[in-house]
Amino acid sequence: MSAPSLRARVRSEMTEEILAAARRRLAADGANLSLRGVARDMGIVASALYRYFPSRDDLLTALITEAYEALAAAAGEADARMPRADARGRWLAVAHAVREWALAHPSEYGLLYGTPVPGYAAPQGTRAPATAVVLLLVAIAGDAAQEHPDALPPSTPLPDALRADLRKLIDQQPGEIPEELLGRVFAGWVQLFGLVSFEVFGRTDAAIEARQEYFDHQMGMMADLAGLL
Amino acid sequence: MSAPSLRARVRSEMTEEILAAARRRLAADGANLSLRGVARDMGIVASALYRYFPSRDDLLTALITEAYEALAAAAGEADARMPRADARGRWLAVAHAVREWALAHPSEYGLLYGTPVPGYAAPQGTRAPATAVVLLLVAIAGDAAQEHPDALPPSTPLPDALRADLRKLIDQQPGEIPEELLGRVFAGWVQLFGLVSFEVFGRTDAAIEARQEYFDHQMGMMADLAGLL
DNA sequence: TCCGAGTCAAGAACAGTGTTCTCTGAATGG
DNA sequence: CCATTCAGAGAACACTGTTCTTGACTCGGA
Repeated sequence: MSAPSLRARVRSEMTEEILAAARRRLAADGANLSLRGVARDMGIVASALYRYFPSRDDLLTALITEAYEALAAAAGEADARMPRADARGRWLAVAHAVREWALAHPSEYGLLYGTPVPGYAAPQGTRAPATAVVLLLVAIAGDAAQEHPDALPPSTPLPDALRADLRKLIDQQPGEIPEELLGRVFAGWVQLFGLVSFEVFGRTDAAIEARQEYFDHQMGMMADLAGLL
Repeated sequence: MSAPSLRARVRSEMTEEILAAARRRLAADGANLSLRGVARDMGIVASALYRYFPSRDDLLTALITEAYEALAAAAGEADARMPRADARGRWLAVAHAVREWALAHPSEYGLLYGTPVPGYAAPQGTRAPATAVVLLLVAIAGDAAQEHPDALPPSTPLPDALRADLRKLIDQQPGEIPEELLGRVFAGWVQLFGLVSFEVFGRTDAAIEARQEYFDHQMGMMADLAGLL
């Protein structure tokens, strides 16, 4: 493998700089970042960007991929910081990490979980990191169930199709989890992103101000539901 | 009160036509509808629209208000179709109505519950219909609690601030509801819009295909949680 | 009946956008 | 050393929201 030529190196550096500028502009202007804007920020003419990204959508795709990875990393690190046996603590830590990352990067979060941008279809590459958080929640619940198998709450049976689909999803990851828990973990996942979306997108009523206190209470409730002690 | 002049009548008709065209274009093109596009659709020049709406944002506001009202109406009618004593049936009917309206009007739903449009702040007028659905859920749970006061599930106490805020919200509406239920109904509300958002925005993993079956199961679970029999 | 006032649509214009194409200058590699 | 490659500049095109001017039309009152 030959050493990367100077041209190749400066090219990858430039790509990195463009992404950084785009991220800054995304934070400032929201989802409608303009190519010309980021070009202006770097003292470059807009058409020059096309040497690095074939279109605005491809730039967005790169940002989305980065954002998925950053979110997954934040969740994973929060989980790793807790003792493995403390399932409830891990669950809440992951929830906190997701919430805090979303509040710190609202535009990126909007790209990931908000209205899809019109002409844009998520390419295959973004799919894997998108499932990281739910897989993490499943793993935590699985660990808890293994530790306290008697704490399993009674559960209405899952519809067959849902069970099959959830199995298909979690089979991407090693680890055992009782099927009775799947629907409950799924509910916790939905609750997590539902709460965060309401908060980030400002769609709760004015009377219900978004506060971490509520978030903790609701996620704790879902932890109970999922049988985490 | 004088009869509306011909000019006033044709003006309101024109306003209605513009909104209709904008709705069609919204359904076709997603959230980035263009004034010039709707103008083109009606054989009109773009600047003429400014006689009726002072800016694109005001047109969007009108669409958003309409959409909130349509969603609230769909939910309310679904509730009214069920016998008042069948709390669980009403709960599921409302959830179904919200889901089906959202799937039938994905762009409008995105306007209401997706990424907020960048420069846009929801005016006061849109706030009231936005709370209609959660008030409906609260009312249903309140009716159930009144009918079967013994069915109240045990509940961890709400944080004070959350309880105060939820009280403030539901005090806009008559009816009694035990405070232990508030957090659970809130969770059901979050679950409802979280599920619908995942489904409409296509953010569930490819392995978990969105199906009504899942939706029913999850919302039934939340109904159990909220003590609806 | 007529006429000033008010209203409407059209059209041009401006600033901004994504994208494509052409051109120049510089780095690259044989 | 020289031909090839490639990064950036600049012009151009089609599109957007918005503003302003201009001419035609309708309305209410004298």
